[in-house]
Amino acid sequence: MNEQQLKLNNQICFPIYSVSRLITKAYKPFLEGLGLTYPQYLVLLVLWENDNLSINQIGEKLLLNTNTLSPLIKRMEKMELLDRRRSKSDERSVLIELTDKGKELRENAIPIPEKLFNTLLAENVKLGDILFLKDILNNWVDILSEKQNDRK
Amino acid sequence: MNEQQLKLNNQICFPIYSVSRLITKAYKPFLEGLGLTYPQYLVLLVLWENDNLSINQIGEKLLLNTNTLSPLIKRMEKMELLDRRRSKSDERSVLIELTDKGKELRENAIPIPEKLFNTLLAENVKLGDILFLKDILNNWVDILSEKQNDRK
DNA sequence: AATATTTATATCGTGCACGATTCAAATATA
DNA sequence: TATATTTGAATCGTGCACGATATAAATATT
Repeated sequence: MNEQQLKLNNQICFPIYSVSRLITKAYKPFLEGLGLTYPQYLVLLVLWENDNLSINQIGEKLLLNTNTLSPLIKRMEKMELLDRRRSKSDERSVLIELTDKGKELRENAIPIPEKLFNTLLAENVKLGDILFLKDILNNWVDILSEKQNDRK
Repeated sequence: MNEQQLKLNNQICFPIYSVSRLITKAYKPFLEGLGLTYPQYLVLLVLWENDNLSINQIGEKLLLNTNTLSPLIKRMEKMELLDRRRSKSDERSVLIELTDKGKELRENAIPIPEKLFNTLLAENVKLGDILFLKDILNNWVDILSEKQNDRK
Protein backbone atom coordinates (compact mmCIF):
# COMPACT_ATOMS: atom_id res chain seq x y z
CA MET A 1 0.00 0.00 0.00
CA ASN A 2 1.58 3.26 -1.10
CA GLU A 3 1.64 6.63 0.59
CA GLN A 4 -1.24 8.02 -1.38
CA GLN A 5 -3.47 5.06 -0.71
CA LEU A 6 -2.70 5.33 2.99
CA LYS A 7 -3.83 8.91 2.93
CA LEU A 8 -7.11 7.87 1.36
CA ASN A 9 -8.25 6.57 4.70
CA ASN A 10 -8.25 9.98 6.21
CA GLN A 11 -9.38 11.43 2.92
CA ILE A 12 -12.55 9.42 3.16
CA CYS A 13 -13.08 8.87 6.89
CA PHE A 14 -12.69 12.46 7.91
CA PRO A 15 -14.92 13.88 5.14
CA ILE A 16 -17.65 11.39 5.98
CA TYR A 17 -17.36 12.37 9.63
CA SER A 18 -17.54 16.07 8.72
CA VAL A 19 -20.27 15.84 6.12
CA SER A 20 -22.35 13.79 8.53
CA ARG A 21 -22.19 16.63 11.02
CA LEU A 22 -22.84 19.23 8.31
CA ILE A 23 -25.96 17.36 7.23
CA THR A 24 -27.26 17.12 10.78
CA LYS A 25 -26.65 20.83 11.11
CA ALA A 26 -28.46 21.51 7.84
CA TYR A 27 -31.52 19.66 9.11
CA LYS A 28 -31.55 21.64 12.34
CA PRO A 29 -33.49 24.78 11.34
CA PHE A 30 -36.26 22.68 9.79
CA LEU A 31 -36.42 20.13 12.58
CA GLU A 32 -36.39 22.52 15.48
CA GLY A 33 -39.60 24.00 14.09
CA LEU A 34 -41.07 20.61 14.99
CA GLY A 35 -39.12 20.40 18.24
CA LEU A 36 -37.14 17.42 16.97
CA THR A 37 -33.50 16.39 16.82
CA TYR A 38 -32.18 14.49 13.81
CA PRO A 39 -32.12 11.10 15.59
CA GLN A 40 -35.65 11.69 16.85
CA TYR A 41 -36.71 12.53 13.29
CA LEU A 42 -35.19 9.24 12.13
CA VAL A 43 -37.22 7.34 14.71
CA LEU A 44 -40.36 9.04 13.46
CA LEU A 45 -39.49 8.23 9.84
CA VAL A 46 -39.30 4.57 10.83
CA LEU A 47 -42.57 4.66 12.77
CA TRP A 48 -44.44 6.58 10.07
CA GLU A 49 -43.45 3.79 7.72
CA ASN A 50 -44.29 1.01 10.17
CA ASP A 51 -45.92 1.68 13.53
CA ASN A 52 -45.88 -0.57 16.59
CA LEU A 53 -42.30 -1.76 16.45
CA SER A 54 -40.22 -2.87 19.41
CA ILE A 55 -37.23 -0.80 20.44
CA ASN A 56 -35.05 -3.56 19.08
CA GLN A 57 -36.70 -3.44 15.69
CA ILE A 58 -36.30 0.31 15.50
CA GLY A 59 -32.68 -0.14 16.46
CA GLU A 60 -32.14 -2.65 13.66
CA LYS A 61 -33.41 -0.18 11.10
CA LEU A 62 -31.37 2.73 12.45
CA LEU A 63 -28.32 0.67 13.45
CA LEU A 64 -28.63 2.01 16.98
CA ASN A 65 -28.48 0.03 20.18
CA THR A 66 -30.96 0.22 23.02
CA ASN A 67 -28.56 2.14 25.23
CA THR A 68 -28.98 4.98 22.76
CA LEU A 69 -32.61 4.43 21.84
CA SER A 70 -34.07 3.78 25.28
CA PRO A 71 -33.50 7.26 26.70
CA LEU A 72 -34.14 8.89 23.32
CA ILE A 73 -37.53 7.22 23.07
CA LYS A 74 -38.35 8.13 26.64
CA ARG A 75 -37.74 11.76 25.78
CA MET A 76 -40.10 11.36 22.83
CA GLU A 77 -42.66 9.83 25.17
CA LYS A 78 -42.45 12.91 27.38
CA MET A 79 -43.07 15.00 24.26
CA GLU A 80 -46.20 12.86 23.79
CA LEU A 81 -45.13 11.77 20.33
CA LEU A 82 -45.41 8.06 21.14
CA ASP A 83 -46.53 5.52 23.73
CA ARG A 84 -44.47 2.71 25.24
CA ARG A 85 -46.04 -0.51 26.37
CA ARG A 86 -44.77 -3.98 27.14
CA SER A 87 -45.70 -6.65 24.64
CA LYS A 88 -48.18 -9.18 26.03
CA SER A 89 -46.70 -12.08 24.10
CA ASP A 90 -43.17 -11.21 25.28
CA GLU A 91 -42.91 -9.13 28.41
CA ARG A 92 -39.31 -8.24 27.59
CA SER A 93 -40.25 -6.29 24.48
CA VAL A 94 -41.36 -2.69 24.61
CA LEU A 95 -43.65 -1.79 21.74
CA ILE A 96 -43.65 1.77 20.47
CA GLU A 97 -46.83 3.24 19.07
CA LEU A 98 -47.27 6.74 17.70
CA THR A 99 -49.76 9.02 19.44
CA ASP A 100 -52.12 11.15 17.36
CA LYS A 101 -49.68 14.00 17.87
CA GLY A 102 -46.86 11.84 16.56
CA LYS A 103 -48.90 10.83 13.53
CA GLU A 104 -49.98 14.38 12.81
CA LEU A 105 -46.38 15.58 12.82
CA ARG A 106 -45.90 13.69 9.58
CA GLU A 107 -47.79 16.35 7.64
CA ASN A 108 -45.47 19.05 8.92
CA ALA A 109 -42.45 16.92 8.09
CA ILE A 110 -43.37 16.36 4.45
CA PRO A 111 -41.69 19.52 3.09
CA ILE A 112 -38.46 18.91 5.00
CA PRO A 113 -36.60 16.78 2.42
CA GLU A 114 -37.20 19.28 -0.35
CA LYS A 115 -36.23 22.18 1.92
CA LEU A 116 -33.04 20.41 2.89
CA PHE A 117 -32.31 19.69 -0.72
CA ASN A 118 -32.69 23.35 -1.58
CA THR A 119 -30.50 24.35 1.34
CA LEU A 120 -27.68 22.15 0.10
CA LEU A 121 -28.28 23.47 -3.39
CA ALA A 122 -28.23 27.09 -2.26
CA GLU A 123 -24.99 26.68 -0.40
CA ASN A 124 -22.51 25.98 -3.13
CA VAL A 125 -19.88 25.23 -0.55
CA LYS A 126 -21.77 22.16 0.42
CA LEU A 127 -22.23 20.99 -3.15
CA GLY A 128 -18.47 21.27 -3.37
CA ASP A 129 -18.16 19.09 -0.31
CA ILE A 130 -20.43 16.50 -1.82
CA LEU A 131 -18.55 16.50 -5.11
CA PHE A 132 -15.32 16.11 -3.21
CA LEU A 133 -16.75 13.25 -1.20
CA LYS A 134 -18.05 11.61 -4.36
CA ASP A 135 -14.63 11.58 -6.03
CA ILE A 136 -12.87 10.28 -2.96
CA LEU A 137 -15.50 7.61 -2.44
CA ASN A 138 -15.28 6.42 -6.03
CA ASN A 139 -11.53 6.30 -5.73
CA TRP A 140 -11.79 4.31 -2.54
CA VAL A 141 -14.25 1.83 -4.00
CA ASP A 142 -11.88 1.26 -6.91
CA ILE A 143 -9.00 0.46 -4.59
CA LEU A 144 -11.12 -1.74 -2.36
CA SER A 145 -12.48 -3.71 -5.30
CA GLU A 146 -9.02 -4.05 -6.81
CA LYS A 147 -7.67 -5.36 -3.53
CA GLN A 148 -10.49 -7.85 -3.21
CA ASN A 149 -9.79 -9.11 -6.70
CA ASP A 150 -6.13 -9.54 -5.81
CA ARG A 151 -7.11 -11.98 -3.10
CA LYS A 152 -8.83 -14.34 -5.52
CA MET B 1 -39.30 17.09 -7.38
CA ASN B 2 -40.67 13.59 -7.64
CA GLU B 3 -41.23 10.97 -4.97
CA GLN B 4 -38.02 9.12 -5.70
CA GLN B 5 -35.90 12.22 -5.62
CA LEU B 6 -37.44 13.19 -2.31
CA LYS B 7 -36.46 9.85 -0.88
CA LEU B 8 -32.87 10.41 -1.96
CA ASN B 9 -32.47 12.79 0.90
CA ASN B 10 -32.92 10.07 3.43
CA GLN B 11 -31.17 7.65 1.13
CA ILE B 12 -28.05 9.73 1.38
CA CYS B 13 -28.30 11.52 4.72
CA PHE B 14 -29.05 8.45 6.77
CA PRO B 15 -26.31 6.29 5.18
CA ILE B 16 -23.73 9.00 5.72
CA TYR B 17 -24.83 9.29 9.33
CA SER B 18 -24.62 5.51 9.77
CA VAL B 19 -21.38 4.97 7.89
CA SER B 20 -19.78 7.78 9.87
CA ARG B 21 -20.60 5.93 13.07
CA LEU B 22 -19.47 2.61 11.60
CA ILE B 23 -16.12 4.13 10.65
CA THR B 24 -15.60 5.59 14.11
CA LYS B 25 -16.40 2.17 15.53
CA ALA B 26 -13.96 0.51 13.14
CA TYR B 27 -11.18 2.80 14.35
CA LYS B 28 -11.92 2.04 17.97
CA PRO B 29 -9.93 -1.20 18.52
CA PHE B 30 -6.82 0.36 16.98
CA LEU B 31 -7.15 3.72 18.72
CA GLU B 32 -7.89 2.43 22.18
CA GLY B 33 -4.53 0.70 22.08
CA LEU B 34 -3.16 4.24 22.10
CA GLY B 35 -5.74 5.45 24.59
CA LEU B 36 -7.28 7.77 22.01
CA THR B 37 -10.76 8.54 20.75
CA TYR B 38 -11.34 9.29 17.07
CA PRO B 39 -11.68 13.07 17.54
CA GLN B 40 -8.51 13.07 19.65
CA TYR B 41 -6.75 11.13 16.89
CA LEU B 42 -7.86 13.76 14.39
CA VAL B 43 -6.37 16.50 16.56
CA LEU B 44 -3.08 14.60 16.65
CA LEU B 45 -3.12 14.12 12.87
CA VAL B 46 -3.41 17.89 12.53
CA LEU B 47 -0.64 18.57 15.03
CA TRP B 48 1.70 15.94 13.59
CA GLU B 49 1.33 17.74 10.29
CA ASN B 50 1.73 21.20 11.79
CA ASP B 51 2.58 21.78 15.45
CA ASN B 52 1.96 24.90 17.50
CA LEU B 53 -1.46 25.85 16.22
CA SER B 54 -4.09 27.79 18.11
CA ILE B 55 -7.31 26.08 19.12
CA ASN B 56 -9.06 28.13 16.49
CA GLN B 57 -6.70 26.95 13.76
CA ILE B 58 -7.19 23.33 14.75
CA GLY B 59 -10.91 23.94 14.69
CA GLU B 60 -10.74 25.34 11.17
CA LYS B 61 -9.04 22.22 9.93
CA LEU B 62 -11.43 19.85 11.69
CA LEU B 63 -14.54 22.01 11.26
CA LEU B 64 -15.04 21.93 15.01
CA ASN B 65 -15.81 24.88 17.25
CA THR B 66 -13.99 25.77 20.45
CA ASN B 67 -16.88 24.61 22.62
CA THR B 68 -16.04 21.10 21.40
CA LEU B 69 -12.29 21.46 21.15
CA SER B 70 -11.59 23.27 24.41
CA PRO B 71 -12.58 20.44 26.75
CA LEU B 72 -11.28 17.80 24.33
CA ILE B 73 -7.85 19.42 24.27
CA LYS B 74 -7.85 19.81 28.03
CA ARG B 75 -8.39 16.07 28.32
CA MET B 76 -5.44 15.55 25.98
CA GLU B 77 -3.38 17.88 28.18
CA LYS B 78 -4.19 15.70 31.18
CA MET B 79 -2.99 12.72 29.15
CA GLU B 80 0.23 14.71 28.67
CA LEU B 81 -0.02 14.54 24.90
CA LEU B 82 0.21 18.30 24.47
CA ASP B 83 0.84 21.60 26.23
CA ARG B 84 -1.39 24.66 26.23
CA ARG B 85 0.02 28.14 26.52
CA ARG B 86 -1.22 31.64 25.79
CA SER B 87 0.30 33.33 22.78
CA LYS B 88 2.50 36.27 23.71
CA SER B 89 1.57 38.26 20.62
CA ASP B 90 -2.14 37.72 21.25
CA GLU B 91 -3.12 36.84 24.78
CA ARG B 92 -6.52 35.57 23.60
CA SER B 93 -5.02 32.71 21.60
CA VAL B 94 -4.08 29.41 23.18
CA LEU B 95 -1.27 27.70 21.34
CA ILE B 96 -1.12 23.92 21.36
CA GLU B 97 2.22 22.18 21.25
CA LEU B 98 2.84 18.45 21.26
CA THR B 99 4.79 16.99 24.16
CA ASP B 100 7.46 14.38 23.46
CA LYS B 101 4.87 11.77 24.38
CA GLY B 102 2.48 13.26 21.84
CA LYS B 103 5.15 13.27 19.17
CA GLU B 104 6.23 9.73 19.91
CA LEU B 105 2.69 8.47 19.57
CA ARG B 106 2.98 9.14 15.87
CA GLU B 107 5.14 6.06 15.37
CA ASN B 108 2.50 3.86 16.95
CA ALA B 109 -0.19 5.46 14.83
CA ILE B 110 1.51 4.79 11.50
CA PRO B 111 0.06 1.31 10.95
CA ILE B 112 -3.49 2.40 11.80
CA PRO B 113 -4.68 3.47 8.33
CA GLU B 114 -3.61 0.20 6.77
CA LYS B 115 -5.15 -1.80 9.60
CA LEU B 116 -8.40 0.08 9.22
CA PHE B 117 -8.32 -0.50 5.50
CA ASN B 118 -7.91 -4.20 6.04
CA THR B 119 -10.70 -4.26 8.58
CA LEU B 120 -13.09 -2.70 6.11
CA LEU B 121 -11.82 -5.08 3.49
CA ALA B 122 -12.25 -8.11 5.72
CA GLU B 123 -15.81 -7.22 6.58
CA ASN B 124 -17.57 -7.61 3.29
CA VAL B 125 -20.70 -6.16 4.77
CA LYS B 126 -18.99 -2.85 5.04
CA LEU B 127 -17.70 -2.91 1.47
CA GLY B 128 -21.32 -3.41 0.55
CA ASP B 129 -22.23 -0.33 2.56
CA ILE B 130 -19.58 1.68 0.78
CA LEU B 131 -20.71 0.52 -2.63
CA PHE B 132 -24.26 1.40 -1.69
CA LEU B 133 -23.17 4.79 -0.48
CA LYS B 134 -21.18 5.35 -3.65
CA ASP B 135 -24.16 4.71 -5.94
CA ILE B 136 -26.49 6.90 -3.92
CA LEU B 137 -23.93 9.65 -3.76
CA ASN B 138 -23.31 9.59 -7.50
CA ASN B 139 -27.02 9.67 -8.08
CA TRP B 140 -27.40 12.60 -5.73
CA VAL B 141 -24.58 14.55 -7.34
CA ASP B 142 -26.22 14.05 -10.74
CA ILE B 143 -29.49 15.46 -9.51
CA LEU B 144 -27.84 18.35 -7.70
CA SER B 145 -25.76 19.30 -10.74
CA GLU B 146 -28.77 19.01 -13.02
CA LYS B 147 -30.79 21.27 -10.78
CA GLN B 148 -28.00 23.81 -10.64
CA ASN B 149 -27.80 23.84 -14.43
CA ASP B 150 -31.56 24.43 -14.59
CA ARG B 151 -31.11 27.66 -12.68
CA LYS B 152 -28.81 29.13 -15.30
C1' DA C 1 -38.78 -29.66 36.82
C1' DA C 2 -34.42 -27.30 37.95
C1' DT C 3 -30.69 -24.88 36.02
C1' DA C 4 -28.17 -22.51 32.44
C1' DT C 5 -28.19 -19.56 28.60
C1' DT C 6 -30.02 -16.16 25.68
C1' DT C 7 -32.59 -12.05 24.74
C1' DA C 8 -34.86 -7.27 25.24
C1' DT C 9 -34.49 -3.25 27.89
C1' DA C 10 -32.59 -0.19 31.00
C1' DT C 11 -28.91 2.18 33.58
C1' DC C 12 -24.32 4.13 34.29
C1' DG C 13 -20.19 6.53 32.97
C1' DT C 14 -17.48 8.96 29.55
C1' DG C 15 -16.81 11.70 25.64
C1' DC C 16 -18.20 14.14 22.00
C1' DA C 17 -21.20 18.02 19.34
C1' DC C 18 -23.22 22.27 19.49
C1' DG C 19 -26.29 26.48 20.60
C1' DA C 20 -26.08 30.10 23.86
C1' DT C 21 -23.62 32.87 26.88
C1' DT C 22 -19.63 34.97 29.29
C1' DC C 23 -15.18 37.13 29.58
C1' DA C 24 -11.09 39.29 28.46
C1' DA C 25 -7.98 40.83 24.94
C1' DA C 26 -7.50 43.03 20.57
C1' DT C 27 -9.02 46.07 17.12
C1' DA C 28 -11.95 49.57 15.02
C1' DT C 29 -14.38 53.81 15.34
C1' DA C 30 -15.90 58.19 16.98
C1' DT D 1 -7.90 58.85 23.73
C1' DA D 2 -12.47 56.98 25.11
C1' DT D 3 -15.92 53.87 23.49
C1' DA D 4 -17.79 50.26 20.59
C1' DT D 5 -17.16 46.13 18.20
C1' DT D 6 -14.91 41.99 17.14
C1' DT D 7 -12.41 37.94 18.24
C1' DG D 8 -10.53 33.61 20.77
C1' DA D 9 -11.48 30.66 24.58
C1' DA D 10 -14.09 28.83 27.98
C1' DT D 11 -18.35 27.37 30.34
C1' DC D 12 -23.07 25.63 30.66
C1' DG D 13 -26.89 22.77 29.36
C1' DT D 14 -28.87 19.22 26.46
C1' DG D 15 -28.80 15.29 23.65
C1' DC D 16 -26.75 11.83 21.45
C1' DA D 17 -23.39 7.39 20.96
C1' DC D 18 -21.61 3.53 22.99
C1' DG D 19 -19.00 0.09 26.09
C1' DA D 20 -20.03 -2.22 30.24
C1' DT D 21 -23.17 -3.92 33.34
C1' DA D 22 -27.68 -5.20 35.48
C1' DT D 23 -32.22 -7.27 35.43
C1' DA D 24 -36.03 -9.83 34.30
C1' DA D 25 -38.39 -12.64 30.97
C1' DA D 26 -38.04 -16.27 27.64
C1' DT D 27 -35.87 -20.26 25.93
C1' DA D 28 -32.68 -24.15 25.95
C1' DT D 29 -30.37 -27.80 28.35
C1' DT D 30 -29.71 -31.33 31.64
